[in-house]
Amino acid sequence: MAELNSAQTRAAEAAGGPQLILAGAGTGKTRTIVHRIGHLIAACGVAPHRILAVTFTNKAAAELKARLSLLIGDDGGGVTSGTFHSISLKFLRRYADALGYTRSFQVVDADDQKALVKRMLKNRNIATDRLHPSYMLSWIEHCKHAGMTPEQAPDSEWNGIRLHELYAQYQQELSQHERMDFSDLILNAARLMREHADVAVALRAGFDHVLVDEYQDTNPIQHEWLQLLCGEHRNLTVVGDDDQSIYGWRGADVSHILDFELSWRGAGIHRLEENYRSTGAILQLANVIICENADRHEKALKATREDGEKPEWKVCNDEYDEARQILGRIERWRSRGYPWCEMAILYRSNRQSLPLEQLFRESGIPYRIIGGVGFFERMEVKDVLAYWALLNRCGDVLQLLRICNRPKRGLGAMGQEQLAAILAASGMRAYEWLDLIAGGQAEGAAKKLVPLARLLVDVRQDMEAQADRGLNMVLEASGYLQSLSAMGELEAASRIENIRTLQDYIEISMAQGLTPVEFMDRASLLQSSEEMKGNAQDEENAVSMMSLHRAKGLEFDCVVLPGVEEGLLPHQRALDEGESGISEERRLLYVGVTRAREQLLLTSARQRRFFGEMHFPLPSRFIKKLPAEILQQESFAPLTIHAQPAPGGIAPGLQVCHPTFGEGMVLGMEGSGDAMRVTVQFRKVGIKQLMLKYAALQVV
DNA sequence: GCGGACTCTCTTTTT
DNA sequence: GAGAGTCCGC
Repeated sequence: MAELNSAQTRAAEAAGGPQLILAGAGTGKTRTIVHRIGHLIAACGVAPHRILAVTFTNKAAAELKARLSLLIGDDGGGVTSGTFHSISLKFLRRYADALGYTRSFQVVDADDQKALVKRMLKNRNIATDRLHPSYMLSWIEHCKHAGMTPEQAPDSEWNGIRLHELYAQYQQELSQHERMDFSDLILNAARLMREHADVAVALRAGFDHVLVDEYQDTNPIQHEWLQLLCGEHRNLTVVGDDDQSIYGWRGADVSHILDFELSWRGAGIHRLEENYRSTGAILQLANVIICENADRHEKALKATREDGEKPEWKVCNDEYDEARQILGRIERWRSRGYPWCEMAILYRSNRQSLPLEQLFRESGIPYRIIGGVGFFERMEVKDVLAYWALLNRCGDVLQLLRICNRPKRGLGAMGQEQLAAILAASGMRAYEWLDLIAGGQAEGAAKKLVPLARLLVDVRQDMEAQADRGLNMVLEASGYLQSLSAMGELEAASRIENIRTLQDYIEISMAQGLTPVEFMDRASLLQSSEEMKGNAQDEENAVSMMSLHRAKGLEFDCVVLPGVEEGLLPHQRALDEGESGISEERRLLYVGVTRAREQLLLTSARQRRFFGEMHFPLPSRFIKKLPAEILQQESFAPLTIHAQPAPGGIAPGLQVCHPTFGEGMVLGMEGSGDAMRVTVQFRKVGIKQLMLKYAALQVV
């Protein structure tokens, strides 16, 4: 305990019962959890496997175990750790039949989920402008986050469509295919305990102590999940920071952490406020930004480090200029001795990585992008997983339908429909059905799959013990790899590389003794190839680029936050939501700022392309009014217009004259054509937004 | 059933 | 500006 300060020690050594640890950014949160677990094992004699640690990502779970092993040796590895989703899946693999599911169900990913809803709405002739699939899906998700099954969902109508009926239909379609979506995992695990007393008893008996990290991002069903699991022994420790709650859109409810004492009477409360991470100047900026939020525990992080250099804000011309400026700054940091891997660029939306990627590639600076299109969402990865699952006799109908015409086997839309009907009528599992038709008895569309079915059976016989090697034969002999090369050399090469990566991962997992079903579980819960690598210590020596959401829990010496503009941070979608949306965006910026240890650069652009259209954003409200002592602003460089100025030669930065409002300066522009709006700071009447078409502005 | 050309839509964040 | 969806001729 020598390495802990007194507040951390009190939290780590607190007795059983509910404990709330309010841990600000950089206050040694993980260290405190690790020590608390170590204390439970070493001092209180709790068996490691009777401790459950719930983390936010799989990677965090792995890291926790690694640090625990460092602290207390091999025992640390015995602690059960995982995300709400992965732990729920483990519960369901044992008891899903209590809810009417087969235990061999699979998990659908976001793409398939969306496709399912789309198909459902199309079959019912509901046009997307009457009910948008994404609205339908978010309504369903909302119900699930709130813990409501279709029967418990409110009677809701939207344009005369009964949403709760569609929810019920959606669940039925999923269970027909023996599938659950991500939210089902948690809801159904909670239902196991909610509705089945015997299962609840069995699950509760598994753990004596439960610890939850990033508690500010739990949603109501996760809250219930915890209550059901820990309600008896009440040995629940939660750690979090209300100022870092950034998953409201996923149902997270900050009130769980704000009102913890109400749900868990007699809870011990511990505050960690000494920040060991960032320089004083960076913390000052963070504190100034976050104190504007109303709905929070009043507190301020205390710096333990020297003041350091002032954070800086740089206004750029457009996203390419922004990327250039960032590149320049990063090279400067490098020349001052910071390694590439200690630098990160954290953006609001993944799309912002594009210009950065281009410039970094040209300049040869090593970089890695974390997130974006998830590894397991790539077409070729999903295809190969489907082949692999069928080869290993666990693939389902959806997976067979996925690859039935890849490569082309002459099965178009009609053929696939026929196939789906044949499969449903057979009442067999997809792989069993394939075994059956391998003998040659097949009618209609099914005939076209006989060669594939034969191939799978043959390879299985040849390869018996090493199905991971057999996969390669299947991909070769089926013509799948060949079909990829038709896509052009470059694209095929990157897809084949992804397939190799996946094959390596399959091999590793098999070597660890996982069954095919266990492997599919693992794959469906991971989303990046980053996580597949596990916690390999050799973090590549490259500049990291990722979304602000992904950056939660990480830290770097040098951080760049690009796109600090109205419409991007705060995001337009959040602006439409009003105050609560804006608070969350402010927390997002706070998370970004507090990732930095020593150097921090914020940038914004005067003009930025959004899906092919030029926009002229204003600087973010979060930093616009900050004094130079807190955020040093580089003086405005003369504006270079890369795009066509608007009709009449209007562009941001120019002096203009209006017939009634008088003289002023153009601050920003948005929209295009007749809908283009201009924001002007008038000398006498202040800021006005005008429709360019009608405003009769003249450049002075 | 397939491929090419065309149109339309959609852009937040993730387990 | 990309990706998905649609239409049409073969």
